Amino acid sequence: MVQRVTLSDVAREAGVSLATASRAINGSADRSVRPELVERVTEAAARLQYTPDATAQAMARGRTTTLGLLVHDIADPYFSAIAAAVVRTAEAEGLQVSLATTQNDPAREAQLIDLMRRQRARAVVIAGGRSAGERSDALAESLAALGRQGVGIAAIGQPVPGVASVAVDNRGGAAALAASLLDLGYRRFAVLGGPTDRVTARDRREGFLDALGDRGSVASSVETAFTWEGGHRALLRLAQDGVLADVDAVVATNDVMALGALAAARELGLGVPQDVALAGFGGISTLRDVVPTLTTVTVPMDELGVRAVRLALGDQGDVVESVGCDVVIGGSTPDLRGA
Amino acid sequence: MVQRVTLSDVAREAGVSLATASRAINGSADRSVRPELVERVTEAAARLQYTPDATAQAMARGRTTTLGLLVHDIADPYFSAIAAAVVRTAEAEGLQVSLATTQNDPAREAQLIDLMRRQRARAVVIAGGRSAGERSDALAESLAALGRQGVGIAAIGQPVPGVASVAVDNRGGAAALAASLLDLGYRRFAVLGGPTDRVTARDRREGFLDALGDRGSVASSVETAFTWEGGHRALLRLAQDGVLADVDAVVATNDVMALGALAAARELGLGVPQDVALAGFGGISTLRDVVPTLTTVTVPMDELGVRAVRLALGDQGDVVESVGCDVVIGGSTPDLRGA
DNA sequence: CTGAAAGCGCTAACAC
DNA sequence: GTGTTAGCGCTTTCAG
Repeated sequence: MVQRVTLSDVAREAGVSLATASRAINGSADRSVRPELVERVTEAAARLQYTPDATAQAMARGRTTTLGLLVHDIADPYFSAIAAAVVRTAEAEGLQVSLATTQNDPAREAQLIDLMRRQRARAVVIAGGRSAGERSDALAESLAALGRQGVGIAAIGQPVPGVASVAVDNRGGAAALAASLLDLGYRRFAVLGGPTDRVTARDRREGFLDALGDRGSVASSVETAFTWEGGHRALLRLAQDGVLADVDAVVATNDVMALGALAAARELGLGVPQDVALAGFGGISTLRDVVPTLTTVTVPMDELGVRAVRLALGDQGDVVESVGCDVVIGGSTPDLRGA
Repeated sequence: MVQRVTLSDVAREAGVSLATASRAINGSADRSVRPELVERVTEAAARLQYTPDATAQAMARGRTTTLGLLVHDIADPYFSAIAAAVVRTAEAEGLQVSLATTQNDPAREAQLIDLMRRQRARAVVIAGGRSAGERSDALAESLAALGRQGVGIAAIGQPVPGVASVAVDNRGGAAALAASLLDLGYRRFAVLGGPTDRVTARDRREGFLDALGDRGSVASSVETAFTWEGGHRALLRLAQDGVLADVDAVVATNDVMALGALAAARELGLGVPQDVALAGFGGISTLRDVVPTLTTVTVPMDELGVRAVRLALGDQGDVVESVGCDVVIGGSTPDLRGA
């Protein structure tokens, strides 16, 4: 039933040696094969429905054509957008993508890195932020072991020490958002800051606050879960504390939090933007269908994926590329100056 | 620099034979090893930071621990939800997921199946609908070759001939939707039917129409692209043709089309549901943030993924499991009977 | 319970 | 240009 056809079968069928068959089929670099023989081998292969065994090739060549991709959660639109870019780019390089999800668990992350090492992945791309004070010794060690093996590694989102990274300019984006909102006439803000220990959230929060300077003020900056529910709860709390009445705009450190806040505002009978303006961060594509359109800072997910693959496949070194973000003003933060 | 540690190194370090080291580390089924030696080997492995080479194991054992997953587009929320379930389930079975995207190209699909065969994948899950009249000879042949090799295969969405499948009951769901809308008092419908040759779209359209019977009528059933733009354009056209005024509700054969239609209605200054009611199909999670909440038929993406993996890993046979869909009534189709 | 040795399917020196 | 052959790192009979 499981009658595998091997290269020797093809060689025999074509009446050539194993080596010739191998060269004919994959076109080895140095040695070349007479066209006539190539044809004979190709035909024999087709006749027998031969498929090269990638595991055997990997073994003989000492390297695979697998690129490992680690994300927190592939169902998250941020990661799935990145994954799409990674898959596309990897395929263009003739690589297969081995996908694993870390569930935002640092221990698991290290474990999966080890798994990639076992698989002899050609390169590995790690997406997704980590916590600031996180004990990442295990991760660092796994990464080091991986790198020592000659595996290309790239991190997406926030730089990982010692690893080529393509970082999102969260600070810059947040600063640009602050500037835009100030320009539109907003002065008093509430910030849904996300988890305090999360680098991405922190950068966005601080970037916003710093850029505000003395041109604006922050009535409240609350710690929240980095989720829809986090944003939802936070807004309810702000309303309950009476802070909301005193605020021009609520700024969330990511889009899904902003959407949660939007839902909460609606539940409270508050209009967005009439009663409170709202901005997010991330630029996930599904925002398209939300009304009012959400003011946000777009992160170029596609570019992150593409560049990470290139980085992982290139000369390693401790590069940190940075990609910029763009402010997109939507209906959720109308121009106050006209009023 | 790339000094790989092999099992022989470990064996030497532990002072045992290669065979014993192998048995000690992976705990081979039949033969067992004296605990003391196991410990010595384990320690040696740890000391040398030994990692088994998965490609070599695959080669020696004749099988990999890879599960191939084929989707049209991993950035699509439908597929990313399925992928999340597949990855989770596969990991629980100790399998790695090799992800590839077909870009909705049948030729590419066959090609990727061949690739999975080369990779000696243990099992393959194919998600995503195909066209009805599609020349799928290449696909069928590739699948057959794969199956002959003993690789478990499962298809998600619509059954593939000769392949274990977990199908979505699109007809039933559409019929249930029709019944619900009729109950709510809707009578005249416009259907955004999707591409006529696409099985999924066709089943939903026909299921809806059949269930309507003589209790309702269809003013218009238009062919559209299965995308946001498709829904958008279709609604504009309906409005232009004056059909919309004559219709109680617009029913789209998938959610993103419904969202496109929603956007188009807004552009035309039409209120949903005041001026026209709207329903979709699919139940993608990002609908949560759309106002009004969209009436839709939810497809259990997670269950699809989980069951497909089980199917692919189980006894093959020509099984077709079917998963049901649930109608969820939202604000986009209010109860007309009160009015 | 342990070891020696024969492969798994392919590539890459190395000869001819 | 083509063929021979020695591995790649591991598992697994088969002897002991």
